[in-house]
Amino acid sequence: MRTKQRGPIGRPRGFDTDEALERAMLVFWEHGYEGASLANLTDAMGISTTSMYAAFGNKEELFRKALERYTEGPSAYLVRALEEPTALGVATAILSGTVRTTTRPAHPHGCLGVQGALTASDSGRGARDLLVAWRNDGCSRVRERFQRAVDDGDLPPRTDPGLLARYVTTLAFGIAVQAASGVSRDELQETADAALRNWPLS
Amino acid sequence: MRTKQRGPIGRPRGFDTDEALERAMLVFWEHGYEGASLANLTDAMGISTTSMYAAFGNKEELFRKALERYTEGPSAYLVRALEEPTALGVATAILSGTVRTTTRPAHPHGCLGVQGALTASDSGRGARDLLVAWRNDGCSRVRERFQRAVDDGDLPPRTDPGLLARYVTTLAFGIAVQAASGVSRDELQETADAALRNWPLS
DNA sequence: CGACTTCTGCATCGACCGATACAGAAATCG
DNA sequence: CGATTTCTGTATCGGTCGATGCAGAAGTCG
Repeated sequence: MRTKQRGPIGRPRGFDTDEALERAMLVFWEHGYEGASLANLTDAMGISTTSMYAAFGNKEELFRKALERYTEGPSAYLVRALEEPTALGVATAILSGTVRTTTRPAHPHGCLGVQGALTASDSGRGARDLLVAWRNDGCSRVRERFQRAVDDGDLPPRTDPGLLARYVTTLAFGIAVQAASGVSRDELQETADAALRNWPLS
Repeated sequence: MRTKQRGPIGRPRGFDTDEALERAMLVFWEHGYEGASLANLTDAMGISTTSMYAAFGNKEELFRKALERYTEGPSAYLVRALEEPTALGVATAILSGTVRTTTRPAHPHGCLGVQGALTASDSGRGARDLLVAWRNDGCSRVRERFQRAVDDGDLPPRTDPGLLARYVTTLAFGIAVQAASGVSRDELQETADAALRNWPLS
């Protein structure tokens, strides 16, 4: 058993990978995949293009890792919301989490998963498809959670979990667009509250 | 009074401006403002860059005119919806119009006003701000229509027209994002139907 | 130490970006 | 007709795009 901590051979990295990725995520969040140039990104990350390519591969890989970080950071409210005891609690937590994350002061407004690459040129198709999968995966998780609520008797037996999940995620994506348009946090939270007032959709 | 039709002096245009603009709109719709290159656009329009600049000014002006055409074409369901006799009819028509327009076969999926430029680099800020204003203007028109419904007694006197308008447009924008993610027309229409089942929001 | 491995800074690559200069073609004018 | 005006095709502009080559710096090895 080696007790002595040995670093890897060779010159060590002169920057913190996590912090650089965080900065890159913020740039992608604000400007989108194609709107964020390598110069923008490396400037914010505080490193050169060479170091970026050595550490992250290329722009698309950097985006992929930035999206993972976004999922586990600003968008972590989703997994927490899915653990709420009731379906209504889940829906409420998803929408309020969306509102808070998409309107946080000193952060870009909107959602990286929505505005990161809703459309793209040919060269950005990879990023666009990645976000399509990200959004659809989120909807699927919510649907599975609601299915469980139906099975557990938390939701009426005739409830369509897919429809409910589509409703909640549609609201969440719409809230993200509104936030990107500058709509205030309070107004969006009121909208989210009103949207769940007749849960589970009569 | 001149009865004889006289064309303008100089060589006449060798292409149809309206048709070229229609083609440009479709390219912007599919790829977004920054994702659509001049080469993409002029190829689809069937003209050279010189002719495009002579006829439309520059890329941003072309986008502005393409958005106007989109508003009066694919997005014309909004003004028609606002003329429905009841507030519920307005909301229903807006959402079903959004579903149909954002999932039309042989057209780009999604909404140009949403995915045209949700984010942008510095050079695309003009287009992004234009779309922000376009979306907020749409929401304002719906709010004014709902305010009229309150004044006319069509909606209960305590109804908040702004909240209702925000709810409907949030759903519409969310539907546009879902459509861009490949969600089917039928599923989105079911979502829209369910969203209005407890109108006007209890 | 010197050998080896890895990271960094600088310069630069070919491709594409939006936008133009210029000359000639195609129309209307007197 | 010739003069004038406008549009079109080609060729190209400087700038930026994402991505690399290369030499040297900065570490760990024996």
